[in-house]
Amino acid sequence: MAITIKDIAKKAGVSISTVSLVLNRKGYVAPKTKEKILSVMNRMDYKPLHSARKLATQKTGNIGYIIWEGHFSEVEMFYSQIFLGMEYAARKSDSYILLTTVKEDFDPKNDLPRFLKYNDVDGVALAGRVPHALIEYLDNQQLPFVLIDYELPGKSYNCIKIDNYNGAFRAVENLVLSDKKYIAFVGGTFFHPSIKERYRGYREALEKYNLVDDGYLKKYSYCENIETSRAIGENGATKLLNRQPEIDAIFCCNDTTAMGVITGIQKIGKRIPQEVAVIGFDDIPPAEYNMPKLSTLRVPKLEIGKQAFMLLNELINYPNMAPQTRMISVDLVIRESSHSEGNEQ
Amino acid sequence: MAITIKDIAKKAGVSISTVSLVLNRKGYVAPKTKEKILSVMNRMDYKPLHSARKLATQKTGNIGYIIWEGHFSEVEMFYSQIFLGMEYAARKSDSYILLTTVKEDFDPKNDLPRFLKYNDVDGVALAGRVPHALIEYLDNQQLPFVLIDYELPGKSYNCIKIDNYNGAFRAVENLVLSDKKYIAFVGGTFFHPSIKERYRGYREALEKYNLVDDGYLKKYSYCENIETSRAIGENGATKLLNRQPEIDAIFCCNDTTAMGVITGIQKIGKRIPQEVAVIGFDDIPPAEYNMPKLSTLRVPKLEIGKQAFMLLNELINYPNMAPQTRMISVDLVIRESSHSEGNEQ
DNA sequence: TTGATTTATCGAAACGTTTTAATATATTTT
DNA sequence: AAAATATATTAAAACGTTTCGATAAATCAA
Repeated sequence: MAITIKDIAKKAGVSISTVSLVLNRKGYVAPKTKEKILSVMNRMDYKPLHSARKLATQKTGNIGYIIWEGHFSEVEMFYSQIFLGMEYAARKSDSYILLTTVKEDFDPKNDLPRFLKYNDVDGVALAGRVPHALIEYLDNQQLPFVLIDYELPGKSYNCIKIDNYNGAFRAVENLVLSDKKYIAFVGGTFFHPSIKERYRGYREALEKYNLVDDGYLKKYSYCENIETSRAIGENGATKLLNRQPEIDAIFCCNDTTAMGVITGIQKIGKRIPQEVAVIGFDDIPPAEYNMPKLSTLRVPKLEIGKQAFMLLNELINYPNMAPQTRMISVDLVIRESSHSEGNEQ
Repeated sequence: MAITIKDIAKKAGVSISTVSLVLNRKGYVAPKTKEKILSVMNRMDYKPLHSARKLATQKTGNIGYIIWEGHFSEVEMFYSQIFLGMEYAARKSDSYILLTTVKEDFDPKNDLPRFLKYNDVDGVALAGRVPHALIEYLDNQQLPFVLIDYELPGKSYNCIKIDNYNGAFRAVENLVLSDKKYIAFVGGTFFHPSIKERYRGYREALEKYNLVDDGYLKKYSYCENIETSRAIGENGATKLLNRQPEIDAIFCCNDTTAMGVITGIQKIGKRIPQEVAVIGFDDIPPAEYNMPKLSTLRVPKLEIGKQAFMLLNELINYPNMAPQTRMISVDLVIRESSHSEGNEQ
């Protein structure tokens, strides 16, 4: 049987309570005693038993992380990275992240993640597009939760948002200032609010420089409502460039799409970036290894995970906090796909 | 405060023990009593408290899943899928999967995953290439563990293996039977035993049909010891095809590499599969959406996760079981990249 | 000096289960 | 009909912590 708090107490010649106080950095305990206890703990390699602590404190020490099943495995590694950020943050804290997925046709009656069903988490992070019924359920249950990169119009929930608008604006502005005249947009589904925002940033940057005339947006935008963004990119680039050969830059709704776009351009035989410049969004790992290396907006995914975790912890400790939104800003990373002398900035 | 077993006992007019027996499907309980208790539980929406159960049973109800950090986020979604398979299996059981990563330069003294440090798991699954020091540590701790898609020469640990050899053999045999004469291999690092096995399958299939003459393997193999397999693929295809234009098929060590290979071939301007056929390995999700759709060997990743979980559960319940290896077989999936009439088989 | 306050320690209850051993009743075997 | 066995229920101990309230000693204010 493993070492318990009792053993430590006996060995250190103090009561269990005192050991517990030291363990939890609470109350008054004389420096000498404290030191003694710590040294004994160390020597005996004492590991407090999770379940016993949790039983006494009535907390679980777990945080749930829920994403849509498709997001987990199909297309993006985006949400896995966010998970990793949370996990890194959790390592320093006293909790574990329980990752689970939900299906599109989620029904709270039958499909409730097990950790919700059995109250095994103190709070939940929801990333990306997620069933509204689930959000409502959590709201009703009064369980602390944060939305990551998602929002519900008209509702004020705790969220971690990405500054999609400004990122897109900056990218397109950069293209304009590099003397690009016909800047296209290739994007996926507009179900997702983030994509909408990126499109808005694209549009408003063009407006700022008076580039949009009648029909511009129709002519130079390509959107398709499917989930496999690489294919969207390849289709989009092909169709747009065949129809409007004057296009000299393409801003893409995300990196996966951008990588498809690049393939499309290459197949047509135009040079990147000299003839057509490409900028993506997200900075997923392959972006850097793509050929040419992809210019993009770096979304600090690990940081987002960390912020989500920290916000959640606050919510757990101060349940009456007013809902807050944290905006995470993004950096324009210039690589080979948009500028000949691809120097990072 | 939530409903406890006490409340159920009182309401049902029985003792706590009886309720517990029903909860755990143990001992003798009269059908009537049982039914009564179950109905009360149901009516009151009783949820047994994890920490209390775990304290009493001295188990954690958690299973750790450890992968190398690079594998998690950089290149492959392979290991995430396996995780998902474990998570699905865990849903039906009474445990949670705790996912964490370790770094290449792992040192058991400092970098021990928190759930190992604090004994918060009953068992561990290790996927892919993983620090040997970690494996040794687990072995010493007598903590049940399973290796997934990895092995240590000379050691007999519990593992879930993929039938890499036969898969590769079958793929290459299929190419031979489709009248391909010059079948190349493009692969990544040989650090990983699975890649070695795939190469062996490639070689032996060629030998079976007496295709290998002097220098064949040197001439037609391309391996590079880096981790970004897409780039390996593109480089490999380019170099091989320029040097040996007679190549009419390429078997790749995995799908990511294969997708790079396809890009490389396309840039050279050869037609797939008419001039060069391509087969990958793994069947990662993008394989199906690639253009052309990628022929590959389907590795049942969810199934692997499930098997790992189940084996682990057995090990936990019967600690003295002899180590066993479970071989998971793979299916050849023919899509567009290898045969003109891409019909699945 | 006395009384109030701060510092330090501890005993004991509480957290919600499982499990062991005891007891009681019903059924089967002799 | 007695003995043995199977069925059904329970009280109480145990699991390893945290925390409340009590107590004691040390320090401070008057």
